[in-house]
Amino acid sequence: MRIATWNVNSLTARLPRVEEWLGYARPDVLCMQETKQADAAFPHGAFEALGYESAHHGDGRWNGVAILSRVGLADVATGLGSSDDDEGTRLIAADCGGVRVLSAYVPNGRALDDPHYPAKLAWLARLRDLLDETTSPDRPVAVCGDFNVAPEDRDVWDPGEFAGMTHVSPPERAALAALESWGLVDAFRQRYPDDRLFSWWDYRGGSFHRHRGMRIDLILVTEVLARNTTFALIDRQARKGEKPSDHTPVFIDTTVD
DNA sequence: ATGGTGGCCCGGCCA
Repeated sequence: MRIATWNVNSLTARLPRVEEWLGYARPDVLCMQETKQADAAFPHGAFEALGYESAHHGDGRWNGVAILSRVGLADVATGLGSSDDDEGTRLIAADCGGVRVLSAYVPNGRALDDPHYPAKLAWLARLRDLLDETTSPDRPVAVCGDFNVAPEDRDVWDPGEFAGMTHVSPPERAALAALESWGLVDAFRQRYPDDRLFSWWDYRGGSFHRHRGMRIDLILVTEVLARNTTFALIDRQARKGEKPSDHTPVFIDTTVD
């Protein structure tokens, strides 16, 4: 089972690239973030034509998350399940081929002294609570998405340039580690302990070609999936060419016992 | 230190 995640930075702008990628990568499940669409605008038909069921949670201009699946799509749930954090359309979950799949778009945080920064930490803490309330680390669970946190210094091109900035601060990394301590493994990092590969590059300043990126798009899986993971890839190809997203897809191949 | 680019939608906001 191939499970993928991709922050598409507007599905309206990116649909041709997403269709192209589905055509050659053929994931069984694709989690998308930042569709920037309302539910009524989501192109279910375009994905159905490629063999995918789809579920979307978005309210228009900002954020928006989706799950595509060609191995079943059931028990869809949206939001964090708490009144203060449901706004923002940043989470959707579904059962796909025996796996509880979550597509998450973690708040950016903006800056360490911005009110959005503690909100980001709270969002991550709330996500862990949601896992506790809705599933178990003994089951096949894949939490996929744009976490807006680089887990370690090797996940950024130059840690020195990030001093005092978001995505690398100790509280953010601690919040991510607390989420993982629920019973999740960073599937790409487990398979490639030493690789310094990135999933996002700023559009500005030729960052992609200068290898100035970060690995912030993650697939976090429970042990029953981690032990069966046979392959993991960050597909840099999708960051090239015409009208790319600033993120590129990440996927793993695993099986459900 | 600033601004660089791209998406929203058409003046800033957000990343």
